[in-house]
Amino acid sequence: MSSAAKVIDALAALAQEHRLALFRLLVQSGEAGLPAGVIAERLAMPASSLSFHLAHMERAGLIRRTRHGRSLIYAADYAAMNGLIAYLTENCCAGASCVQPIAEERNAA
Amino acid sequence: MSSAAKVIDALAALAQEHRLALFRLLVQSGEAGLPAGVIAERLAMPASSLSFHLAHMERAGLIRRTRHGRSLIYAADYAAMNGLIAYLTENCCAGASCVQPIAEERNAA
DNA sequence: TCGATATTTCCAGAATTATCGAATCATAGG
DNA sequence: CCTATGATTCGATAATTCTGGAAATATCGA
Repeated sequence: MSSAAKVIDALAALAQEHRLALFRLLVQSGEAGLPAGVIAERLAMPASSLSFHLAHMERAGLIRRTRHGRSLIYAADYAAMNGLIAYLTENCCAGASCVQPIAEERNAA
Repeated sequence: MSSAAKVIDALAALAQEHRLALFRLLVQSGEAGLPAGVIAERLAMPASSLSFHLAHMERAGLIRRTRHGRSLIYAADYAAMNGLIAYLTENCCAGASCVQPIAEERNAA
């Protein structure tokens, strides 16, 4: 994930209303993921539009797909998101002022 | 930062080659920030193009500007980036698989 | 007040991205 | 082999974003 180009792809993939909602939905769905049809229903979106966004996110490396019979199952790639957050933490923060609050978050949880 | 719309604005602001470089430059420059002219020179970019990107990032809340004589000084808003990372950590990760590595990062540092 | 400097705003054109119906592809089951 | 189902790809259009020169704005110093 370290290269800036990949980071930009990931950021761009998430920087869209439908795709951010899509990713959050997949995160909630866990490793098992969800078939495209169910996602389309949950997000109330035409199949072809959803397919466009799914392809976009897969290209960016944020989600993975597997086939299960006629269904294509999509699942969040947690490692990719982890890498993105690591990049932002390491390259776009100023030490204490940015890393600390996350540490507090962990203690609070 | 919590609202999804604001998060999308911040992600979109960072999801662009020149703006990501710009933000990283400002992060490195610390609280003191940098005048627009210096940024334009460092990023080798026409003044009007840079101005477009600076405005974009300021609208997204990621940078702040202050005037100093004829110069407009831009500086990274660390709290905003912190909020963005917090949102991603809380909403786009699956507990252990995403939060843990960041914890390791802290221990290693 | 005048001229120089720092930067933005305006504008038009180029490039990219999003939308979604219709056509197509892949698989399952009879 | 045929049909139904789940999903993608195609294609055309609409909308948004990026680019950079020229003009306008703000400030400083003499």
